[in-house]
Amino acid sequence: MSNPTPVSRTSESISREELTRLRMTLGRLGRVLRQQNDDGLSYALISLLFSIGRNQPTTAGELAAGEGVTPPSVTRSLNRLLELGLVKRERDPVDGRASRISLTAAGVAERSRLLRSREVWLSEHLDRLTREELDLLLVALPVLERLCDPELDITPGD
Amino acid sequence: MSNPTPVSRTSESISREELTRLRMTLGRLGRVLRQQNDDGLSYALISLLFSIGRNQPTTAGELAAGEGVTPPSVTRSLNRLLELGLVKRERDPVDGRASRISLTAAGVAERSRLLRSREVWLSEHLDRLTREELDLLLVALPVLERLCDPELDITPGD
DNA sequence: AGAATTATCTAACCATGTAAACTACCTTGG
DNA sequence: CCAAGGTAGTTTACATGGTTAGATAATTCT
Repeated sequence: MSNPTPVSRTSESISREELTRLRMTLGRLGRVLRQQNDDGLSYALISLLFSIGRNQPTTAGELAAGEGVTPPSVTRSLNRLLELGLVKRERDPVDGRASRISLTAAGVAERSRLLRSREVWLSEHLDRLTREELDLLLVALPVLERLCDPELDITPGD
Repeated sequence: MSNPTPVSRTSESISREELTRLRMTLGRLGRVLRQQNDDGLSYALISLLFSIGRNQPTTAGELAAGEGVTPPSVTRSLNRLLELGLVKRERDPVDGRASRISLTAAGVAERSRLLRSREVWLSEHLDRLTREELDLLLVALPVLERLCDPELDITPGD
């Protein structure tokens, strides 16, 4: 190796300082996003609701894998959504252990309502960026997605 | 098409779907980063340790503002770092209410150790990206930083 | 049938955010 | 100069949402 502070293979193009900034920024941004609370539902619940909406009917296990968390975590959140009448859980007719989870009508309504209000929040902050900055974000989006793709061995969850 | 689903001012260039993906991705990436635990210290403690290192000597209030959390949260984390002998707290000679917080020698050592090990973790995952993807990330980094800059009114913390 | 596996839930724990109330100190106006 | 009010920080009590370990029930395998 010929570089002054090589951190690893591809890191010829990324400095130690940039690495640190990346960590800190992504960590903090995540916290800000998870904590800003448009409405009644917390981030975890909203994320789960959307996940169900995208994959319904689905199972607790699939949701856990999709969210990148452990099943007990999903179970609890699911119970909350159940109590709120936003989702329904039915026994799988084929496999008696599993359950089929899907949105209720109220859940569908809540989903679109949230979609709108969440967008409002994010949009407001994206509004502070210039058009160029926004484009940079969009281009980087797939990379960010890849970075946190559970299929890429990142999560110890599975 | 010009813009089928405009969400707000600058959003001519960002679709509703991209907005959602951005939210979800940043939220999840944040969680992954905050939970991966190279070592003994949690994300919050590491972040605080670095913050102190950057600004020392500093005060609890400044740290809270900097971290974008409330003072009680800082107090507790600070106590942990105190117990671990990584930081020290001295009464401010001028203002008896405030305290001056700074790293101990052990704190400084821990800081550089962490810097290295954290980098290793992130680097490993960045290694899965191509050189081009990495460059996209780097270019987008300042934008992400701006997005979560507390000076930009995002945090309700102040 | 009996054993192993699988899907899920329960229970207990931990970390870390919050708001509200309290303490101690500083500052200032009568 | 001292009482009133503001400010820094802590304590307390609570909520959320992650974890692991262990229980339960249904399925699958031999």
